[in-house]
Amino acid sequence: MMNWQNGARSARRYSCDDCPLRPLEPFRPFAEEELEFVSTFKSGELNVDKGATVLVEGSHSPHLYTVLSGWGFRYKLLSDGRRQILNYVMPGDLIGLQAGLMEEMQHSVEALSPMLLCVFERDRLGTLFERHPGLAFDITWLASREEQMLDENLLSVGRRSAVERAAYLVAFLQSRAAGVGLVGARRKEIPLTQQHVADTLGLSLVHTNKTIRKLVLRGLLRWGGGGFEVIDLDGLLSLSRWEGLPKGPRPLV
Amino acid sequence: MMNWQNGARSARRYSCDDCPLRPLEPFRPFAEEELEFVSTFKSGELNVDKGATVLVEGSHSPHLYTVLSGWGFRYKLLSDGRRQILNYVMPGDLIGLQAGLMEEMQHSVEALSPMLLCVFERDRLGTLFERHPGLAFDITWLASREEQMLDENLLSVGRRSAVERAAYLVAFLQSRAAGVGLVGARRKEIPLTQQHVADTLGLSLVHTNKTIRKLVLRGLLRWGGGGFEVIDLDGLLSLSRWEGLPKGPRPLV
DNA sequence: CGCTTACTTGAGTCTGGTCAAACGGGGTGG
DNA sequence: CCACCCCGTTTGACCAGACTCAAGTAAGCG
Repeated sequence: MMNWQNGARSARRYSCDDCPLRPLEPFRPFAEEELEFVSTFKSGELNVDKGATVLVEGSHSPHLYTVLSGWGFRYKLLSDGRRQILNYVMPGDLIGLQAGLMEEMQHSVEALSPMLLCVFERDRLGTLFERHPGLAFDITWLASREEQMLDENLLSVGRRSAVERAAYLVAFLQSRAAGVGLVGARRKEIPLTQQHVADTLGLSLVHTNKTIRKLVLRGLLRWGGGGFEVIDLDGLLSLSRWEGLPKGPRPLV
Repeated sequence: MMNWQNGARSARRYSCDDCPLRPLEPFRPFAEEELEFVSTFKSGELNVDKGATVLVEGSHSPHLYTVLSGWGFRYKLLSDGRRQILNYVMPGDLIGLQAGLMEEMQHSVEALSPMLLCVFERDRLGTLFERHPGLAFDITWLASREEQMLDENLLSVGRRSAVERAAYLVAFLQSRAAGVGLVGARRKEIPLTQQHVADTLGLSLVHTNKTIRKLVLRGLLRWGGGGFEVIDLDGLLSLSRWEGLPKGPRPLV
């Protein structure tokens, strides 16, 4: 059913100096010294295939990762197989922090596309906190941002109607993806199946299909080509009563 | 409708040396030096009445708090008034970290009982990170724990049935409260209204009532006296298919 | 060309929502 | 002391949004 750990540790292609993410608009600049430490903190790169499981619930991975490219999602399963997608991961996101701090992961992460991950050793996290308070602050900041996104997701699943929820999700993914260049002039589609949407919104597959269909009929988005494309972001925002993503620069570790 | 900021800054009653929480079983012991810093980090205590709003969405509070006693909850509102309760706060929890790190709070916090809060200045958070990496690590740890709880809540609201959800919530609150002595031999009730439960589970008030009633009939809990009392925790756990809270010591800041 | 995977659509059912009314205890003012 | 009121809880009747089952279509691939 599910592909297992399916990644190849590769020779590093990017030094942190010319990290492809760093120049992107949403990220805060880095102090020279910090950049130097991050270079040593990084222990390699990992390529994972589409569909591969990056981290597994219950495991205690020795690594943390920063996403360099590609898409993925975090999820939890109930013992009978029901799945809830908790959030999506995109370039610049830190994954596996739980495993770095506590005993074990309480969720899994799977790739939605081929992904390139920057690998860090969990053992060095202590050193990072001791020697680079600025980076430690950034990590905490990222954890707090993840919490904000979860709060909004929970509001959505708990209190928005099916159409509102779908509109929110689509607007949310579009906003995040645009910020890190995953969608833009070239590629406009966001690569999801309706099953993913259903498992994110807490709806059945069939009802999700009918709901998405309504949004398509209203001209708010297009579905096809292995994903969707947003047409009217403002329409989706107002339909979902969502304020949009907080703006302002964010850290990258 | 809603009580506004309604707290009195009081003379401090507790020095950190004899913080009433520290000796409790679930908390990690503190290094001497750290204790000393926390003492200076603390700038006072705040009493809030039951029903008072501790932090408001959209504000940029100059303070963070650690809960010393009492109950509260974090929530978000949709523009038309629908409310989603995100999580509950209990002694030992850090609140307002978002305001400490980013521009503004994205959720509100309200007291479910009189609460006593330990007040910290957000401006000193930078110093804390620079001078006390151990404490910085603890704060990150707490943020990560909050994320774990949110993940489980999201799984619950998204994928569990009404009865499973209610069972999960009740078991969750009982487990957390027992850990910090909020329920025990003396006081057994957890002070909530069914409206709170409904807004946590993403259900209507009426259906929540009928659902709770089922749990009561099965002999899993009692309702009354302004809250509920858990009777059969194991029954609730297995009904909800929940693994229970991760165990092990946790930090206190 | 035959599989498989993903998306669609329709029919019938059921969980959970809405509306409405009533109950019960605690507090308050007459 | 009692009548009244308010809040939180309880119940019933009815409705609707979402689920399940089932079947069919379309696109991609070996």
